[in-house]
Amino acid sequence: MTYSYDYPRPAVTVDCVVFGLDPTNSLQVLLIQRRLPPFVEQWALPGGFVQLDEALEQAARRELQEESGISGLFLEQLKAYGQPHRDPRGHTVTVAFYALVNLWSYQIKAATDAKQARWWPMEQLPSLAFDHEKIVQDAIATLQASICHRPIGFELLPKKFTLTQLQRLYEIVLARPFDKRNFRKKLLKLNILIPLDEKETNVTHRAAQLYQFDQAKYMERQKTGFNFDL
Amino acid sequence: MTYSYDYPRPAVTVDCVVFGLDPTNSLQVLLIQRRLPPFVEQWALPGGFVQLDEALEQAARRELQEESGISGLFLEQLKAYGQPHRDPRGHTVTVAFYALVNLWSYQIKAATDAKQARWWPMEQLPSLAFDHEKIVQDAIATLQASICHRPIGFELLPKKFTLTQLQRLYEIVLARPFDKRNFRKKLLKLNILIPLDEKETNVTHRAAQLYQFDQAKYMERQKTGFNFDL
DNA sequence: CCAAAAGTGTTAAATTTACACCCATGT
DNA sequence: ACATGGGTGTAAATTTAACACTTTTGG
Repeated sequence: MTYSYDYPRPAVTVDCVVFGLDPTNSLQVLLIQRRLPPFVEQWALPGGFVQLDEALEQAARRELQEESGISGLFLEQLKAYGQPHRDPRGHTVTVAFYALVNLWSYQIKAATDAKQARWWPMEQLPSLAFDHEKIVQDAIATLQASICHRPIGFELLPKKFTLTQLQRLYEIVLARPFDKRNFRKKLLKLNILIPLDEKETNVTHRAAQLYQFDQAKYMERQKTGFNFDL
Repeated sequence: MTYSYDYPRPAVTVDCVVFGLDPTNSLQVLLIQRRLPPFVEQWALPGGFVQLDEALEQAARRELQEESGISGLFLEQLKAYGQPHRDPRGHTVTVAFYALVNLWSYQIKAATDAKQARWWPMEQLPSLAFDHEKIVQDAIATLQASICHRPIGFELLPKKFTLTQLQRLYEIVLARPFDKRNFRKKLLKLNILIPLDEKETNVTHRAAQLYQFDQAKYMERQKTGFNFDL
C-alpha cells in the first residue's frame, strides 16, 4: 500500500432486515436479542462490524449466517445510515440490507436457533435497539416499491406455488386487496409463470394448480424492453 | 462514552454524482481533477472523508461546497460501495449521493471555479478514478427510475420553465422521444403545474407559456394516494 | 351433501397511442 | 413573407376495473 491516511474513522457495520412469509400468511421480520451492551437484551436487526477488506454484501451474509444460520438468500442493499449519535459507542455508519426468505423452508432453523434469533410478525415488533425501527420502516417501504416493479416476490414463496399464494403475498406486503380474476389475468399474461404438471396436496378442497417462476424467460424479455410492473 | 470497540476500521467517504442540465439541453456531470495521489490528475467525483460525528448527507454537502462552491441543491443517497480494493490506500467504504442542479443558475460558478471543477457532458466523460465510472452508471440508472416516479425533474430546470423544456429534459434523461401533444396532456392533467402570467422572452418565435411546479399541491395530493408516474 | 377454495368471462370506463395542421413572433 | 417553435383535438386500441357463479375435492 503506497499511501496512507489517518483520520479518525467512524466504525462501519451492516444490518439486515430479513423478511419472511410463513405458511399462515403473516409477514415476519427476523430479530436477534442482544447479549452485549449497548442495548443489552433488547431486540435488534442481525448485523455487525464489517471486517477489513470485506465487501459489504459479504459482511451481511456472514453476519446472517453467524447469527441465525441462514444463507443463500435474496439480499439487496437498502441504504446507509450515519447519523452521529445512532450508536452510543461512537460514530458508526451502518449499511442496511433487506433480504427475503420463504419460511416454508427456513421455518425450523430459525425457530430453534440457539442464538436468540426469532421471527416477529411485522405488526407486533418489539421496540428495537439503535435506529433499527427507522431502518425496518424504510425496508418495508422499499420492499413495497420493489415488489411492484420487479419479480422479487417469488423469493418469499416456495419454488412451486399457487396463484392464490402469490396473490396473498402481494396483499400482505402491499396491505391492499386484489381482485382474484384480474390478478390472475394480469400475472398470467406476463408469461413468466410456468404451469406445472402438479397440483397442491393435502388440502381439504379442490387442489390448485402449481406454478413456477420462469427466471430465464424473464431475463430474456427484460432485455427487449419488458417491464414487470405489478 | 461507556463502551468502546477497536476493530480495524475501513475508511468512510462520500461521493456525489452531480447532474446538471444546461440551456443547450445536454446532461452534464460535475467532475473534479484530483491533485493528490492516488489517481493524481485523474478526474473523479467530488467527495471526501466523512468526519467524526458528521452525518453522511452533511458530509456530502460540505464536500460539494468545498470542492465546487455549490450548495443548497437536491441531494439523495444512491448506494454504498465497499469492495475491498476499490481504493488503493486501503479498505474504504464510500456512500454515494446523486444531486440535481439547474445550470441556468449555476453555470458561471462551476465553470470558473479555481479548484479544477468542470462540467462534462454525460456522453463524453473522461476515464474516472476509483470505481467512479460504475457509480456514475448506477446514478444515471437511479435518476432514470426516480424521474419517472417522482417529480424531481424540476430540480434540473429553472423555477419558471416551458413545457417544451420539460419534455426535452425527460427525453434527454430517459433517452427516448415523447409525443408533444400526449406529453403536454399528461403533465397538465396531473394538475401540479401552475401556469404563470408570464411568457418566455428573447426568443425569435412565438413565446411559450411559463409554468411553475406546485410543490405544495403535490405534497397534499400525495397523502391522498396520488402517484406522479411519468 | 356440505364446506372450502379454485377457477373462469364480459362489459364499461379510462388510459394510451398515433397522428397533422394552424398560430404567434421576430427578422 | 418566411422561419421557428408553440400550441391544439380526435379516433382507435389497449388496459383497467368491477362484478358472481360453477367446479372440484375431502370430510
